[in-house]
Amino acid sequence: MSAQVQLFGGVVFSPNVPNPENVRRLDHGALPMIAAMHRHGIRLDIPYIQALNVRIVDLQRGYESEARSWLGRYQYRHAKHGYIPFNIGSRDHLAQLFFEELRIQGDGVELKRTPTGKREEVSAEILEPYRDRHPAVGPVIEWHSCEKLRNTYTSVLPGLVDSESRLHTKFNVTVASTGRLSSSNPNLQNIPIRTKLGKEIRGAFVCSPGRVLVSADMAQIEMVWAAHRSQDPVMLSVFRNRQDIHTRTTCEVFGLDYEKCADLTRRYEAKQTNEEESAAYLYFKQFQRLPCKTVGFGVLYGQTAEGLQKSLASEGIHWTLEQCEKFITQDFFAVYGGLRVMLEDDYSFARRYGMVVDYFGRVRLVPEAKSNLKWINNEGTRKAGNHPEQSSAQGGLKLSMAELQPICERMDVWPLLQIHDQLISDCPVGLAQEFADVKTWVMEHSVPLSVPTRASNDIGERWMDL
DNA sequence: CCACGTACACCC
DNA sequence: AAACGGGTGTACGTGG
Repeated sequence: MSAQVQLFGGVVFSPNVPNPENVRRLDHGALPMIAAMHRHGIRLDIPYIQALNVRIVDLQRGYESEARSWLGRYQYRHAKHGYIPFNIGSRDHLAQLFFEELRIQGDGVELKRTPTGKREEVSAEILEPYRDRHPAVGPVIEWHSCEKLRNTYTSVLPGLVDSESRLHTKFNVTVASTGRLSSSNPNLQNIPIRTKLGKEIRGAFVCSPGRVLVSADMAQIEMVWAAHRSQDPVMLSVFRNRQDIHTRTTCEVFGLDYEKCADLTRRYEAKQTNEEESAAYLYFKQFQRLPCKTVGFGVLYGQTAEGLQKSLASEGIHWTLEQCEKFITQDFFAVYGGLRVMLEDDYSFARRYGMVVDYFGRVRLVPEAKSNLKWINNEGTRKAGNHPEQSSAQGGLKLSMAELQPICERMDVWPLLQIHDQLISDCPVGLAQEFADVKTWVMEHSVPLSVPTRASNDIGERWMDL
């Protein structure tokens, strides 16, 4: 049995064993800040988001007329109602148009069916490779991407604000089985960031007059927890030396020198590399670091060779199933042998007991892991493999929230959002730097682990700038 | 008209 | 109860 651990507030407990008292204390400790987040709400710049909405509508008009200009008098053949007008928003219509009428897939190509097998899949991911096969494909993809941003964000959020233009999301504390918070009405944990246009939506979330937004987020927190729980020597060394874990993985796998790679990366990003060095860097980044990063990201989710192949394909790297299989089992886990042992231990614990436990003692039931049907069993072990890291990471942030709330009250800081590894607050301008430093310090020191946990902070007037 | 299942897309 | 863990919300299509 492992030794006892003392937490920030003087609480002592034994890690990794079921401990409902500890979980209750953790969950309840975060409630005052959650309540404050609900009360304050985040301010929305209404004219800004309305202008963005108009821009998106205009873009969509362009995409739709462009698409239709290539489709002649095409109409959808409905099983009951005969020919009806083509609806660019209907997946059924798109499937019939592209794969039955235009046959953009060519001959002898196996198309992927939806899970229920009703029709062919027409997601952006599926359609993407067919951009060159018909001029309507591109505009349709773009139209749908705009449709998502408009329907979910730019046209909806302005209608949900209070008299002071503030949005009060609801943080649900009993929904996620890992103990994470979830956010609804509206969900402010899924505001776009990945695409250029999507990220502009974050520009609509602003500080209050005379104040600024302060954000702090944990670096690679689930990997840090994996390092702590597994005691894998390479992982420990990565975080103790403040290295980038994906770059380190790459160096271990391909036999490169870490400092040279880190230096090359720094100089490339500062535009200080010559042509030859730039080419070397881009090769390193695309063909060596990217696969390592993808595996590193997927491994805690129980990613299979098929999953890796699909992820890499979306990045333009086409590997065979055998290559993916070998990369995970031999290359990656040759570096992180201790991580493999930890995951296998978690799997066998789940198979034996039908449950899994995080660092703080939060239990998740995974009865599927006791099944004799292989694919059901795999479902269970995947959940079991991910739970300790996700749940422990979440628990650590809840401790930070408990510690920070009294500080926020003393400094007149308004907590606004929690996004799993990140806290955003609204802070008086004069206190911003001091508060940002305190916030970061608390997040880094809430839980004593074998490796330092790193948090970084940002100060800005708009969420987009954080 | 409404409730629901489905497919899809956004986040960490 | 598929193939990558955890979430929320939307439009479409169908059936009561």
